[in-house]
Amino acid sequence: MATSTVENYLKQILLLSADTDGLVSMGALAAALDVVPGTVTTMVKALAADGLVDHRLRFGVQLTPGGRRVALGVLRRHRIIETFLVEVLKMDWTEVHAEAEQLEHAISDVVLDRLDALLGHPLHDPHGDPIPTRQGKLDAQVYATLATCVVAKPLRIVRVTEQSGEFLQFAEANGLRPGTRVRVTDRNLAAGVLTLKKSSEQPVTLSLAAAANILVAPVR
Amino acid sequence: MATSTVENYLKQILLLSADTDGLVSMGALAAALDVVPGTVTTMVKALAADGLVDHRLRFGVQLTPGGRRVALGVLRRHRIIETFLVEVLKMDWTEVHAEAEQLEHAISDVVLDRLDALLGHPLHDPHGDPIPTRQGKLDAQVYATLATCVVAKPLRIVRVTEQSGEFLQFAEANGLRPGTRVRVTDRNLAAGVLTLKKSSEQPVTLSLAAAANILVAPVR
DNA sequence: GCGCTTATTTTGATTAGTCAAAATAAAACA
DNA sequence: TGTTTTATTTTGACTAATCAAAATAAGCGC
Repeated sequence: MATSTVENYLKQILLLSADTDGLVSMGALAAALDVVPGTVTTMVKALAADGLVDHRLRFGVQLTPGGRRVALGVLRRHRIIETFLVEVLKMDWTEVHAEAEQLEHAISDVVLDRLDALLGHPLHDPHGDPIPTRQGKLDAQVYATLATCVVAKPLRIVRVTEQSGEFLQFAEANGLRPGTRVRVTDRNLAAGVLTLKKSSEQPVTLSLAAAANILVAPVR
Repeated sequence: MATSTVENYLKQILLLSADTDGLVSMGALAAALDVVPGTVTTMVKALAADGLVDHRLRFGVQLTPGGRRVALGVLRRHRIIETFLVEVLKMDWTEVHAEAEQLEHAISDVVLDRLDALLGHPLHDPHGDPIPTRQGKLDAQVYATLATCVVAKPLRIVRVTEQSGEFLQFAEANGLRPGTRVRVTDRNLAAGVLTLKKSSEQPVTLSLAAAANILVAPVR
């Protein structure tokens, strides 16, 4: 059985490889896990010896099919737990990430399946992140972000990536949660800011960097 | 913050000191934690250095007020989680102990309080074990056991100590759960067995050793 | 009270995970 | 291309938790 440290490494490699589309650098992994790079090198070697990752010395790391299976399991646990905390225990969607981070390593498959059933087999967690299936399938649908979408068209927020408390509290304070309808009224690449409007409320201005964390879909 | 190993040592010292009424021996602790005695000695010294226990060299160990506070917190988490697993997730009371053993170290106070409220602030877990209050008060009521109670009088099972799956499954198979009404029809000290009857069902025979794990109260 | 049994403690090693700091390789610059 | 910057790896050390096996202390028997 993988230790929770191993689970965290694998989960983080999975999450980071979604961005970089391939190899994950030691530096990125070290930053994400909040350890020094030397620690990551050591650990990644051990993971490679266990057949969980593929280590290209000096270039980066990527999951093997086995490692990916473990990582998807952790992600599934994390996201189902977050959904439970919000839907059943009525916790705030901005604060459940840290809780799930702990519980994801302690919950058994039996309990997880019960939670999943209690929640009606949800497809997304409260941030809009897709929940891997028990079989390890992860919805890979690509969305536009508020930084890249078309201007003026009505949109629906489908997902808020970036789990930091500060960012989520900012999003919540401005009503930018999954499901919200918005419209980008103005976008200025040079200034790096954009303005958007929720139906009949005052406009919100945010940086492109922040906007890139908010995924949107055209309103059907 | 105490590691989960430390939490387990303290919890186990608390549970064992209920039996021995005072000092807990290294051997008993080693057996309960499934480690060799030398490990316990080493660990207990560290706990003593942290002010969590009082170590009488060569005699035994007992909790300090600080250690007791930590241990009661763990016990509270454990028992609320067990109650949740049975009451909300509808799991079997015979299988929740091992689950709670993991989750008790991962759950935060915020989540625990939500669970407690959801469950209506229960006073006992599914085995009848009392749940410590948030303030660290533990109901210390003493009950008779099936091995020590009066014969023939109608009784109610209030608690099943002993958390092993085998024992609990035996109890469940014979309908001996908290709340069940029973009457000891015959007890033979020499043979070490006793017979009891649930209202209008066939009699059950069990050893005195087994019977000592089932606590009863007179029917009001 | 002397030896035997049993519990406890000590000692020396091991594993997982980590850091600090030195060494090395790759990339970027000029 | 040669030098500097940056990322990665290596090395040596440390902490928490554990075990095996040797040393020691208590308690018990007679």
